[in-house]
Amino acid sequence: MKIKAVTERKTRAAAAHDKPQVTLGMVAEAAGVSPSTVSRILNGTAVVSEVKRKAIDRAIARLGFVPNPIARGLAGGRTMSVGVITQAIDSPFYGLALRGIEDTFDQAGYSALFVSGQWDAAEEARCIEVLRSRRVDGIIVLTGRLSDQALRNQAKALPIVATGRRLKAPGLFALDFDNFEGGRLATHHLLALGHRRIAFIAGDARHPDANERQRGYRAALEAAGIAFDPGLVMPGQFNEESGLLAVERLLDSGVAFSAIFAANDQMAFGAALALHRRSLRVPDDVSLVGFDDLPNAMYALPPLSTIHQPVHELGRLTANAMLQLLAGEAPTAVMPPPRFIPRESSRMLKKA
Amino acid sequence: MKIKAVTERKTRAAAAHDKPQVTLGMVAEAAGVSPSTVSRILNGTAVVSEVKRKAIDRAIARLGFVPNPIARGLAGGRTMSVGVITQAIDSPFYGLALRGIEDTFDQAGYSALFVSGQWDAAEEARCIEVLRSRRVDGIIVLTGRLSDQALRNQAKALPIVATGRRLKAPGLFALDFDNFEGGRLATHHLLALGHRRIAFIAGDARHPDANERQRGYRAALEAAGIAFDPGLVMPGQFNEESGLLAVERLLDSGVAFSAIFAANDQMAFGAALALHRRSLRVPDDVSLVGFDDLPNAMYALPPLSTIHQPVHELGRLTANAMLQLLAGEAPTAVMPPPRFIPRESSRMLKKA
DNA sequence: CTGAAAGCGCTTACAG
DNA sequence: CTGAAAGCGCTTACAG
Repeated sequence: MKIKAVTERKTRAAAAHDKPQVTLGMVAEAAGVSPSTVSRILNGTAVVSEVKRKAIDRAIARLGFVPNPIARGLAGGRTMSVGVITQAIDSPFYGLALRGIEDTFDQAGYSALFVSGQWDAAEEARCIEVLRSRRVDGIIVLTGRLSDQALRNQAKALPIVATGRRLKAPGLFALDFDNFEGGRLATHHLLALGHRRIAFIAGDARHPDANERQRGYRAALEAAGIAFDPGLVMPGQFNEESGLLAVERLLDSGVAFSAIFAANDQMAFGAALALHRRSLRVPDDVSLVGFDDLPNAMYALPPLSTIHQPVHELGRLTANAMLQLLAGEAPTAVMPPPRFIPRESSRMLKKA
Repeated sequence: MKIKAVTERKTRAAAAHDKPQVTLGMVAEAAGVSPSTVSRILNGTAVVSEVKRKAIDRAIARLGFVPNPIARGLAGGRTMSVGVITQAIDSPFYGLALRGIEDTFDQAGYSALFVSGQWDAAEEARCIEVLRSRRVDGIIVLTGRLSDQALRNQAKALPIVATGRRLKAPGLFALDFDNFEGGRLATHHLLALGHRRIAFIAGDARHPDANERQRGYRAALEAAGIAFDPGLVMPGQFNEESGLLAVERLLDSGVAFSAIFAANDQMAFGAALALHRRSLRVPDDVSLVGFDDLPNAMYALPPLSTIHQPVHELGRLTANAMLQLLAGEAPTAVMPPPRFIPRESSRMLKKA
């Protein structure tokens, strides 16, 4: 009787739509069972007799019922959505990761809520507030500036998956790329080509990745028995402009170098332009190596030798880890190791 | 009494969080008014006496109350979220638009739900289903392959803002960039530099923008009294690879040309690489012009002359138009006209 | 295995 | 101007 009443009037929300809203109650009525039972088979919460299950499945198919995530969220506390804090939604680097996350969640019936933290701890904290007010079931934090402690705290409240840090805590899973090894590999490649004077354009010093890559650079040098020369290191901010500026300063300083290792591709692109402006050719006059392997690195002029980061896979791995956390399982994913991709921007040092 | 009961126990959702959930009911109790009244001042639905309003404001501040958008969505039909169908969340072109949308909504207390339509009508239709099942208040469609009719239909159900088409219907607002004029401008620029044999790398033929740009190319040629030569036109798919292939085919075909206009920057980058491989220099041997002005166009080698599209502004405009639609107002935004950005990839034709 | 009932946190006619 | 009540579409103890 009550159900009947619901059936016969359009809900306010439905009034604005073309097809009237099909509710769980309508499915229950059509299948001749109680709403509780429908809910239970939907959620796999309980075993239900074969007969009822079939009747319900049929009713769902016939009515084209789709559970309302909003109601589900209110009643059950699960919204089937997870927040993703990306530092910049237009990031050329993280783009593919977002794609991997979206794909993975999509298949699992989850939705991703992307927000931009702007590389600012306060802004990221605000993002978390927004996401939590939207009752996301978990949060993925792609690097950023939040302290490990802040993440640990959040993890007490809801599952967190983070990238770009090494961290372990209850309800928290972190995935980290071996930036040290990447930096070492890139430098080693240049060394193997005979280069001895290798300039390094560093990334943002507040960024752990940047420091790791620099450590890798120094380790490779050391392993080759080459003294570290601070004059060959220029600070950068991970963007094109800073790469360009770094090379200009390098050139103006008069230090000799035959190769440049930029801590990311964007800075390498800027570096390439600066060299071009000074009529230095890559790789004839200067070898250039980047880091990240952005989608357009292979279309740079010349195509950029770089360290490949499996960003798309990173996205899938983080999303899957979140799904595991949500299911009460312990994620075990590990990032694939860095790979060096030789292209045309680096070549054997010419004998003087 | 009833409220008291609610106050004294943690909700299930809150149980999982650190801070217990502050509800509207608690605010009402603290302020000594009914929940209805709190709701009303929150929504500006009714005029409330100064005394009560103050008491409520104080209670909200003191308790740190934040309305639950989920409950709001269920009860009121408004979720304060709008869906954004971007064809690829990692698109280098739309990235900045997403940013503009996010910023605008953020300030207005709305959240954007980004989903990728993958340039596939069926997939886009699925996106709309997902978004509507999440009860978004409106949907922004960044170009895509959905038919105008499909959008018109959706607009009967909820506000739609679309880009990349010229379209008018109740509940629907469309914003379109003047691609024809852009194509004309780019070609005109090359013509003004003395080029007569201008190759054109077309975009995906199913993409309206692509056709408009090509129309602009032909119109400029015609205005200059130059016969259209089909042998100078190569098909492309708006990605780097297709630009590279197009130039190879052009070169292999043996047609003479001194300049190339690529229908977007990504194809221009591919074209530049193809020319490089054939030892043709830009702009010395061939002038090259793109379209879009991607963030990295200015860091291409050489920096790419192109048509600027104000993508970030496009994002803000669409978001604002949606906000207006939601408020029952009629949006009036118009896209800024195309601007040509001369950089170093194009130059005066050298006399033979 | 399955229902009836209460509840999630809000909003909104309905009555003053 | 303001409350009490019903309702949004689900879920989940609580009882069989």
